[in-house]
Amino acid sequence: MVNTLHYMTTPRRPEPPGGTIAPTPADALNGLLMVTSLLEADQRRFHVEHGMTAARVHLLWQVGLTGPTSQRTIADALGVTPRAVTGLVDGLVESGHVTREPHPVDRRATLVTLTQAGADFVADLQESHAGLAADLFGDVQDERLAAFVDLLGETAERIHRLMKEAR
Amino acid sequence: MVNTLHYMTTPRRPEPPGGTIAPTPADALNGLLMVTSLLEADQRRFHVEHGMTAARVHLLWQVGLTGPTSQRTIADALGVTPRAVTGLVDGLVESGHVTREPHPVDRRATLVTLTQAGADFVADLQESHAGLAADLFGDVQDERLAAFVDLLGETAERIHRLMKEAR
DNA sequence: TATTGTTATACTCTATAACTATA
DNA sequence: TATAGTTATAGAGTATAACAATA
Repeated sequence: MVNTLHYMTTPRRPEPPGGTIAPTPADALNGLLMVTSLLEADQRRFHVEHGMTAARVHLLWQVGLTGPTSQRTIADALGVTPRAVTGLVDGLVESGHVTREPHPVDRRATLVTLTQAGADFVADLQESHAGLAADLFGDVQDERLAAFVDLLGETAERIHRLMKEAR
Repeated sequence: MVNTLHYMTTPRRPEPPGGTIAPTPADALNGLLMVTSLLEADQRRFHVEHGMTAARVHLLWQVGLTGPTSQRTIADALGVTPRAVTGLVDGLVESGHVTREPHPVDRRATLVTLTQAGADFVADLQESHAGLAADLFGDVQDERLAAFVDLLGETAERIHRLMKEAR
């Protein structure tokens, strides 16, 4: 059975007096969870600063990727119920980040559409995402970075496989 | 300014016909976010299966680490208000995972204490955490794993520094 | 005075179920 | 019949503010 908890980070063992010790699998998972936890904390700070919530930013990001989108499609993309999308869109309409436009051919549907403010916000988001990547990994040697990305990719595949087996 | 969003994972660029291309900093951040996202999905599934919520499991994990603990201390450890802890403990008392015991010297305080069921749950948690680490990284070569852990550690330090500078 | 934990109140996100308007 | 989006209702987590008991 697969499972993890991001706060399950346990302290790194101390370095022994004479040199380093080989890291264990637990050290790797803990390192991953530690970085994750820090990224999450930073993300929360960003949301508070911008008077936003994670769910609303997620929706804006999605609509930024796909363009004007029906609420049903957004619900599927975000993995929540259509009812939840109604609430998120209500909030974002009120804050001026999106509008509800009529669907050109299906009169049941509405197309959630970014306003200029919404588009500006998404652009800021994309820019700072790129900036963070550069800050964190911009001066890491090509070979080290390649090895890192490779192992991350393998890890993602393993998690995928474990989750499939558990199902 | 630092910020990230876990769903901000963008698709990996396709491999060129003749060999591989060097990964960019964005690839590294996206890989990290992809793994994080998968770990989170797995975590949600675990919680649902066990009729638990993330916040309550976090509290149990914390009390498992520190032993019987006052709600005030738990609030600080979890980064929430004392009021929020009252609600979490209420739920965990009802589900039989913890009890509220009187503090031996401070009659204002209560000590949140694991029941046998609570202790069993935490033990399961620790076990599956170790199992996941083994599943994901158990057969990765020592040198690869060491390089991975090193870069994760450096990344954590960088995020720390960036967050400090932003404050 | 300060601290611990509570009640009171409110907001966000989420879910299920029933309903309306369309397809 | 099926689908898009809504209203109705409910539960979890979080927060601030006011309050009681205790330090």
